[in-house]
Formats: sequence, C-alpha cells, structure tokens
Amino acid sequence: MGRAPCCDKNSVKKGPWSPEEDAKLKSYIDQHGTGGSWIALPPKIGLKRCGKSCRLRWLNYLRPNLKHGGFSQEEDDIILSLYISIGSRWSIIAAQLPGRTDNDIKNYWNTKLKKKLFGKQRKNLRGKSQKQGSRKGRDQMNSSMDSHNNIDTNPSWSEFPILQPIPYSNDEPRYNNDHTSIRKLLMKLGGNFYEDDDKPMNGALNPQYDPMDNSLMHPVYHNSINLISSAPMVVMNTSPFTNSHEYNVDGKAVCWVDTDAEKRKLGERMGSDTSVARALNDGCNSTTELEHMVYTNPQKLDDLEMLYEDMLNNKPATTLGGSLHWEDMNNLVFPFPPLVVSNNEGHQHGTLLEEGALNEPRYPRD
DNA sequence: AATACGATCAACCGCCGCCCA
DNA sequence: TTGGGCGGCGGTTGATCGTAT
Repeated sequence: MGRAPCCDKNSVKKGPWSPEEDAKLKSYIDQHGTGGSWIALPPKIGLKRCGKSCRLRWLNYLRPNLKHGGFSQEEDDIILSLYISIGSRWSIIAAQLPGRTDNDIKNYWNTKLKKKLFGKQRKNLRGKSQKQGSRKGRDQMNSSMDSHNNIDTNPSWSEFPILQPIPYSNDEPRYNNDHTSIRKLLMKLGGNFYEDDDKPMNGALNPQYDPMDNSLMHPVYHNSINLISSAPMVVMNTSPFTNSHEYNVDGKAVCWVDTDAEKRKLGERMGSDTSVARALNDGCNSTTELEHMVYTNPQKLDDLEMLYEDMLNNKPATTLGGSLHWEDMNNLVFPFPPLVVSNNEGHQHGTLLEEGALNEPRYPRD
C-alpha cells in the first residue's frame, strides 16, 4: 500500500537549510502567508524543497516567538505530568508550552528529561562510570535557565529508585484514589515535585484546569488552583471485575465509562474542541482503541516501564500482595481535564519570552 | 594532539486523518 | 460514498559537537 510521495524526492534538496533558504521562506511567509498550501509554496519562491520540509522549517525554527533550549523546571514538570497523562503526544504537550515546538519537546524528552528521571540505570554502553556530567559545559552554555534544571547539580535525579507498582487491595475499586496513587508515583519520580503531600511545590506539576472555560491553564498564569484535588476524573473502565459506575475519590465524582455511547456522551460533555472529546467522538471504536488514543499504554509509556518491571515480565508484583498486570493498569485514570488544544498552527499563546531566549538556527558548516 | 564515543538536535520518513471534489 | 491531496504528527536518523581517554 503506502501513498505517493508528496514531492519528487529526486528533485528536492534535503538536509540542513541555508541562511538564504531561510530568508526566502521567511520573507515570503511574512508577506504572503503560506498561501494555504505548503506543497505549492516552494516553487513560488524558488526553493528546491519539499513543502513538508518548508512547513517543518517554518514551524520549528522560523516562525516568531519561538524559544529554543533552556527548559525551565516548570516546563519540565509540565512535560512530565502531561507525558504521564497522555503519553508521547508532543503536539498537545507543546500546545501547553508557549514558544516550544513538539520537535523541541520530543528531543528534550528523549535526550534530557528521560535521563533526568531515570539516570542511566539501564544502559552503560561503555561500561564506564556514569558520564552524566559530560555535557556540562555545553548545557551550561546553552542556557542559564538550565542551571536550576539540576541535570548535573541535583544528584537525586539519577538516584531515583526503581519504583514499585502501586498497591491496591481487592476490596476496593482498582486504582481507587487514583490521583493519590499517581501523586505518589510522581513523588517517587521526583521528590522535588512536592514539598508536602498536598501541594505541588511550585504549582507546576499539574497544569491547572480552569473549570470556567474548560481549559488547561499554564501554571505560570494560574497558580492558585490545585487541580489534583479539584478536577473531575474520568476512568476508562476495562475491568470485567467491577460493576461500579461511580465512586468517589476524596469526595470527587469518578465515573466509569463502559460503553462507546457513554464515551461519546462524555465527549460531548467535555466539549467538542478538546482532544479527549475528539478521541471519544472520532474513530474510537473500542475501549482498547480509546485507551490507546487517550491515555497511557505500555508502549507509550515505555520510558516508565522500569516502574513496573515486574508487570512487564508478567510476574506478580510480589511486593503488593497481589498480582497487577498491564491490563489492570488500563483501568485508566485521566487525571487532568481535557486539554484545550490550539488548532492555530502558530501556537498563538501569550508568549513569555525572555531576553535572549531566541536562538539562532544552526546552519551547516561551510 | 588524536581519537573514540556519547549527546544533541535538525531534519526526514511514513502513517493517519481530514477535507473536498 | 469514495478516493486523492494535503497537513499534521510521532518516530527515527545522521551530522555535528563536546568531552573523556
């Protein structure tokens, strides 16, 4: 099968963009916009580039108000919490971080955040002692903002214990008090996320949900709501073992969603322009599919697999006094309300740009 | 100083879903 | 209703850079 390529791969230039190409593209878009078609754009401005390549270049590097490098602790926390919540849906995560691109966040996750969280427990290719600090010079040069990221200065990042699955007992709904479980999980992931049992340390762990407009608010803007204790939770019930459709978590309503029709209703209630609502309403033909679309699955969260090594090995989690498998994990909790995803290709947020936050694109050496 | 190797990140690839004729 | 075109997305690659040996 497969589809026809969007352009003639033999006649288009590949590889790094030159300053001249950037100038052409930027100049044209500044004056005329994209003209509604990326594919048609390169010939108009005399670029031997694929339209997709132009789009990528514009979105990731040329459009205004972009930030590169130097992720703050708050951004780290948002990325982590959203990753745990929705997996590797970088575009959605990026929509919550003004000035960041999905590519940036994806790269940052793969190269830094993962290691921040897990150190190098699994791989030590050269059999040497840990070289976690090997990039110190460049990292520090990259941004002073990184100085509080604690990549190198906070040894606890690489010393996180391998986490054990969250216990539950048979006589309570599975993952009852799920937000508490997740909170515990997050605390284990990074003790610095919380100062105490109730409050996010800097208000940044959980993007804040504004119940008034059903949107997810950047904690920078909205620091006063404790999402975890106030947000409704949606549990995708795949468990054949419970008939419960509602129970309370700390007095908050939690609903099982058993049927596709119920999912659709839920989607409607959530509003038509949320990712969850779309996932619920669109092409979501089975619970399993929905789970894959909406939330964590073992593949999406493979980076977190260490947390559940026993489960991954299909071994009972012996520390729990009971077995716990991935399908149990699929009693899903959606700890955050639906994200409002900007469909504006420019990610037009109120951008908080710092002086010097805009980096020059990297060009190939002559 | 040279080399090896890991880290970074820009860019590509290919799939998916939406839109429209 | 269907199929093609296109944009969007996530995963992956590979050139480049920095550091350790």
